Amino acid sequence: MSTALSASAAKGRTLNKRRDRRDEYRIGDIARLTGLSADTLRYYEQIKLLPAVNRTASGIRVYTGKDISRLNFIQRAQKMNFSLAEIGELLKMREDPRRARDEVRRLTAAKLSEVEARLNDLNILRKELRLLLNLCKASDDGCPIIEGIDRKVGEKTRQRRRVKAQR
Amino acid sequence: MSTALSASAAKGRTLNKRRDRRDEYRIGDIARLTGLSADTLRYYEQIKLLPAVNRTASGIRVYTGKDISRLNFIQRAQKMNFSLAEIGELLKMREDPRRARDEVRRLTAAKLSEVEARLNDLNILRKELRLLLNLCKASDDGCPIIEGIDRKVGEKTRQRRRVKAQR
DNA sequence: GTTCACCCTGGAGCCAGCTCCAGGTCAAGC
DNA sequence: GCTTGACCTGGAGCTGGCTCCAGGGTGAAC
Repeated sequence: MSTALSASAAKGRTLNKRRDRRDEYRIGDIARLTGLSADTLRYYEQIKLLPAVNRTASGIRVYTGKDISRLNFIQRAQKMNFSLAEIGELLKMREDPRRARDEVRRLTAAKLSEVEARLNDLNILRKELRLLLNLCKASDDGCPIIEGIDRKVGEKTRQRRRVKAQR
Repeated sequence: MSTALSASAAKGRTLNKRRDRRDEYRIGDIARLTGLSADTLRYYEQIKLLPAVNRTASGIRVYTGKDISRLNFIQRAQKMNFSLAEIGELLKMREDPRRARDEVRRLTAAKLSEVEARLNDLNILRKELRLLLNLCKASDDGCPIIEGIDRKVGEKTRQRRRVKAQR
């Protein structure tokens, strides 16, 4: 990552002028612009997440601004926990949003409930971990954390629980 | 899963009396008791998560209550987001908790911050997904969700945002 | 005409945590 | 003695999302 950055800094925008002006980029340029590796870009094409990228006569991939826009979309959707398969769906819909609204909404709503379920689990988990850590600070024999996992966090430990506000 | 349940219901506790009274179980019994598959149990042994299980003269695994206790520990720790590798560590410490307290605490604290970081991400994500869905209900052309992902949720959509309380 | 960075392909490998399979053994009941 | 079901082993396969590699082509600069 820092390698990628310093490489691009050192060699500068070798996005050569011709390609640069014509809104044409080679895979290395795109890698630098998006932070994705060239391997990943070829992989995305291979799994059809990107439509077949244009090629020069000699077979070198030539990306355009449109591809960059798709890639940015992919990266954002990925941050939103969409899988590549789901992103594929979203990209198709992106080509024709009007027709696809309900479907997009469904996907998004499903993703939202997934996220909420996960949040729920993690909140419970956090509470348990905090409890265990607090017990640990207060106890001076045995290991309340191990015991806590053994007996499912507060089954017997409960009465000693008023120990350090639980933040 | 329902198969496993109905199978155990149908054939009953064929945990035969001998083994039953002696606190000895075969792999199928343990599978029924823990909900783990026999394959998984063998796998845990193979990766040394369980110490080598006792065998009959003919090579059949014979589990004891101690193994069940370990497996319960594993399942609980797994629910607490510990990886099998981490659980391996915890199990070692469980054998000698006094000596291991600091290490256990370290592991737990690390796990807690992992969980908190993840919670943070997911909270942001939830906010964005909710915003997108609300926009979607309010708009009647285009697809605000797609556009939202395109422009990183609320970069331009912000002024139309007073749309249905955001719960 | 050689060097060099960059690009190409197909295919293997990696991570975790299983899951499945073929081919064989064991033990209890009829 | 035969059937049946549970068990054994080693090893392959799966999911998702890459990552790496060998072996070879391209094209601009010196």
